[in-house]
Amino acid sequence: MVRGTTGPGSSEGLLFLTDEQLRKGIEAMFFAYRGFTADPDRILEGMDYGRAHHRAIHFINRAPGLTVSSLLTMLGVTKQSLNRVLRTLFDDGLVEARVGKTDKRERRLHLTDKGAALERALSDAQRARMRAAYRAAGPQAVQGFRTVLEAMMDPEMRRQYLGLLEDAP
Amino acid sequence: MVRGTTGPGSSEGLLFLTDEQLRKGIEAMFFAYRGFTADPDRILEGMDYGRAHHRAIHFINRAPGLTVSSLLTMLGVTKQSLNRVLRTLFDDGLVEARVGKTDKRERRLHLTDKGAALERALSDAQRARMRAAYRAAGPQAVQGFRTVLEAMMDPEMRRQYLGLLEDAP
DNA sequence: ACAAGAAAGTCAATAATGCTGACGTAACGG
DNA sequence: CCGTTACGTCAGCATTATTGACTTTCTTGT
Repeated sequence: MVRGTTGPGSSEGLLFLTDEQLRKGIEAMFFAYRGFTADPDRILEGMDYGRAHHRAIHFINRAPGLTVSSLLTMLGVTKQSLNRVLRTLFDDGLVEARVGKTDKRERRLHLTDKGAALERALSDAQRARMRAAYRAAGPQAVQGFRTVLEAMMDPEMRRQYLGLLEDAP
Repeated sequence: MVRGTTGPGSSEGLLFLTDEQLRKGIEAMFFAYRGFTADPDRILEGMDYGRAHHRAIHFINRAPGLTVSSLLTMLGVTKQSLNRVLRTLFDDGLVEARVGKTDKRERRLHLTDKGAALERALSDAQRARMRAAYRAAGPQAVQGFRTVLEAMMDPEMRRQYLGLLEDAP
C-alpha cells in the first residue's frame, strides 16, 4: 500500500516523496499511536491512574535507581507535574525512593513488588501488541520501523533514546 | 540482551523477539511521537489552539465536506469534546459548515482560505520532519515503517486508515 | 401521517495532565 | 560560609478529555 501511485523509487535508491505519501505517514503515526496506548489505557482506566503514571512506571522499571531529575528529563515535563504523579505512586506503595548513597539530596526511584506487578501487566499488554505487529510485518519491516522512528526524534530525544540502549544495567 | 551482534533472524524469515527488543520498539514510539508533534505544537502555542484543533483541521482538509459524525469517529472523541474545538474554529473563521444537500441534518465541514493557510503551515512543518526522517532512513525503511504502524493499529482504526487512502474525493 | 430515531448542538459537572510562579529545605562543594 | 543543586510543595490556571441529560431538526419506515 505504501506505493500506490508510486511504484518507482521504492525499490531503487531514490525517494519520490509526494505530499500525499508524507501525509499517509503522518496519519499512520496518528492511528498507530492510538493503538499503541490503547491496551495500557484500558488497564489503567478506573484504577485512578493514567498515561502519566504508566510512563513513570515504565522508566523507573527500565532504569531502577534513577533520580527524580533524570526521570524529569526523560519524560519532558515539569517537576510539579511529575510530583503529583509520583506522590500517588508513593502513597499507593508502587514506587519507593531511597536516599542517594553518595549524594543525599538525590532520591533514587525503585518499583516495589506491587509496582513491578503493575508494570508487568502494562508492558505485557503493550509488548503483545508490538510483537503481533512485528510478526505481521516481518523482520525487514521491523528494522525499517525503528530506523525511521529514530530519525524522527529530536536530536536531544535521540540522545536519550540511544543512551538508554547503551547503559544496560 | 540476546541481540548484541543481532544479525540473526534479521535477514532470514525468523523473528527473535526478545522483551528487550520489544521494549526498544516501545520507547522508540514514545520518543518519536514527541518529535512528531513537536513542530505543530510550537506553531499552535500561544495562538489559543492546541493539538485537538490541529487534528480537526487536518482531517477536514483531508476529506473536505465530511460530516461532524465522521470526524467524530476518526478522532475517537466525544461530540461534546469535538464541539468545543469546532466552535472556536467556526468563530475564528477557519472552518465553515454547509448544510448537507441530500440530508439537511448533516453539517459538511470545509476549511476557509484562512483555515487552509493554517493547515498548510502546520502540515508543512510536520511533513518536513517526516521527509527528513524518510530521507535519512531510506526507501526500504519507509516501507517497513508503514507496514509495522499499520499492523499496530486496532482493526477498526486500520479500516479507517485504509478507507482514507481509497476514497480520494 | 406519524412515530422512531439519527445528526447535531448545548449545558453542566468532573478528571487527568500539563503549565507558571513562588517558596522552602536539605545537602553538596568550593 | 555561601552559592548552587535536588527535591518538594502551594496556588492558580489551561487544555483536552469524559459522562449524562436535554433540545432541535430532519429523515425514514410502517
